[in-house]
Amino acid sequence: MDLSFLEKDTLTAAKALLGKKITTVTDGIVTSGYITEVEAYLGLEDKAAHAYQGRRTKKNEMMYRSYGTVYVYTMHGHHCMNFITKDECSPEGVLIRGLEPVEGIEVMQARRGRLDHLADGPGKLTQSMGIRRDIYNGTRLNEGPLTLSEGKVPGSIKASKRIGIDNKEEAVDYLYRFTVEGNPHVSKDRVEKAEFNGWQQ
DNA sequence: GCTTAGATACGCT
DNA sequence: GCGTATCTAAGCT
Repeated sequence: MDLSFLEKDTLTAAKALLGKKITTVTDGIVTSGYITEVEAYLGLEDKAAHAYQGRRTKKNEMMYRSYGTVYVYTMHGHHCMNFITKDECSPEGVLIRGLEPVEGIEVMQARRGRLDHLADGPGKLTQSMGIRRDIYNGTRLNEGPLTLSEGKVPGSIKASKRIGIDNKEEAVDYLYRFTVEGNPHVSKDRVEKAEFNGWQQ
C-alpha cells in the first residue's frame, strides 16, 4: 500500500494507522492483526519522546530514519514497536500499542502462553507476533518481515493521555493516544464493547 | 472485574 | 549501576 501518509504529520499518521492491518512473518510463521491503539511521539519538543531535544543514541538511532522505518526497543524485558514518520530531520514516530488478532491466533496463544489478551498492550503484541529487536529494528515496512496493508475503518476515534510516562511534566497531559472506540483489544481502558468491535461496516 | 506491588532484563552510561 | 513508552499475579469486592 501507499505509505506516504506517514511522511507528513505524526498525529494525523497515528490516527490513520488505526484499522490498518499488520502482518508479520517470524520463523516462517504468519500472524496478523488490525491496529486498535497507538501513541504519537513528537521528537524534539516532546518531553516524553526518546528523541526529546534532539537526543540521539545508539538505542534511538532509528528514530532519525525516514518514514516507514520500524523502530524496536526493549524495556523491562519486553519489546515495543514504533513506525517512524516524517524525515531524517524529524525524529517522530507512532508506538503501536494494541492489535485485534486476525491470522495465526493459535501461534499467538502459544507464544504468549495464554488464550486471551494476546495483543492488547505494546509488549504483548510484539511477543505474540514474534517481533524482536534483533530481527525487526531498522527494517522498513513492506520491504522486510513486516507488512502494512489496508484493513478496517474505525467508527470513531478516541483521544486520551499516553500511558506510562509519569515524570514528563506537561507532556503527560498531551492527548496523543488514539484508540478505536468500543474495541476491547486496547490496554488499560475499561471498554464498553461496541457492535463490530467499533469498526465501520 | 479492578487495583496494586513487585518482578523483570536489557541497553546505555 | 540505573532507568524504563511493561506485565502478571495476588488480593479484594
